[in-house]
Amino acid sequence: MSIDRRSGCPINLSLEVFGDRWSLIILRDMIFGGRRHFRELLNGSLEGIASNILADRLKRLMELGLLTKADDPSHKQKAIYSLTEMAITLVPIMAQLGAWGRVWLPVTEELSIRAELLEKGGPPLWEQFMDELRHEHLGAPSKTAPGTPTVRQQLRAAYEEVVARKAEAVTA
Amino acid sequence: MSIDRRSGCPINLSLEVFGDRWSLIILRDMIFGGRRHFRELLNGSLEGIASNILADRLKRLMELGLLTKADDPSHKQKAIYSLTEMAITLVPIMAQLGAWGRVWLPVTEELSIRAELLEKGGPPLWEQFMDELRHEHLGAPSKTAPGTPTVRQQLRAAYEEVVARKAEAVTA
DNA sequence: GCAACTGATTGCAAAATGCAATCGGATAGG
DNA sequence: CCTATCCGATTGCATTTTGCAATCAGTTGC
Repeated sequence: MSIDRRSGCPINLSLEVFGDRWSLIILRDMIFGGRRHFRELLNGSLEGIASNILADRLKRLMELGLLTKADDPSHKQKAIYSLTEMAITLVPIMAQLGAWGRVWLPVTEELSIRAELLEKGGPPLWEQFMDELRHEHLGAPSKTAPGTPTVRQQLRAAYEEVVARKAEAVTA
Repeated sequence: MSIDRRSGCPINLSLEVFGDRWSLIILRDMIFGGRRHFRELLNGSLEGIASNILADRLKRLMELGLLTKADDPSHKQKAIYSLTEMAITLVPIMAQLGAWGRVWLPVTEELSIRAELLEKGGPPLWEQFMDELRHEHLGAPSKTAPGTPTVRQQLRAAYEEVVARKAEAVTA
């Protein structure tokens, strides 16, 4: 279940980590959607991942060092998945991927607004977002001044604004 | 052979384009290795792609608009594959992917020196590289001042320097 | 006690992958 | 010419991966 190491090329090795159709989707939902539980990932996924694939990928991502698993104190069967630093530093890749897809592929407006915001914010915004993720997932001290909205809140607000505007356009 | 469109999310759509183990490898060899012919891609690949997979992916990448094919005037059977603007704008993604892999994965020094150079050069270097690719593949006018080494030459020189140094370390 | 929910696992069919052999046409050397 | 080599693929076939549906045993709330 570890990587093949077809070559020592960094692009190849990166591809061996998430060169499949689901690994990055799961990480996307954890990073941007804030999902931490198996069911959240299973039911919340727009793309409809199957439970066995999800289980397999979570296991694989743990073995590769991108995720850790811990018991949820509120429920003896619940597991909480956390991003590691290795996964948190994927934010710039996600941002570039989103920016590229937004230009060249048939994205929907409400789903691409977040990519747009992340692109406009550039590396400083990515850094802030990564700090928030470190706080959330690794227990690191938060560097952002209290009172300022989190990046995820900003992304969510932008998304909901588009959805509301589109709904209004329909009913108007 | 087109993409599924499981959702309109830009990250998902990008993943449907090159969320497999070979598409990005082929594009990497074309972008960084300057390969344009079937055989070059087949034999030059470090990872050892099979000919049927290569043929399949080239066809797919053409259908998706990332590559074009033209006859080679020097040989009636040879085909020259060219990158489109869509593929050329993958350079920042490749750079980020390489930078991430270099940090977190067991890369070899000689193969990661290019990623390091590309990371250090940042967006300005990426832009210069994309301009060179546009010149090479799309016939666009070259913007770089004559006499300055091309980015690919710089990458190649850095690679060969590492190889030479390592060879010396062995024989010394 | 029982229905709903937790993170998974199993069986199975379909699709993708990887390998080896091969194709018909084009070219280069003698 | 003739033959060896190279050209971009294609085919057949065994293996692996994928995706779906059903199911699991333990936990919780009522």
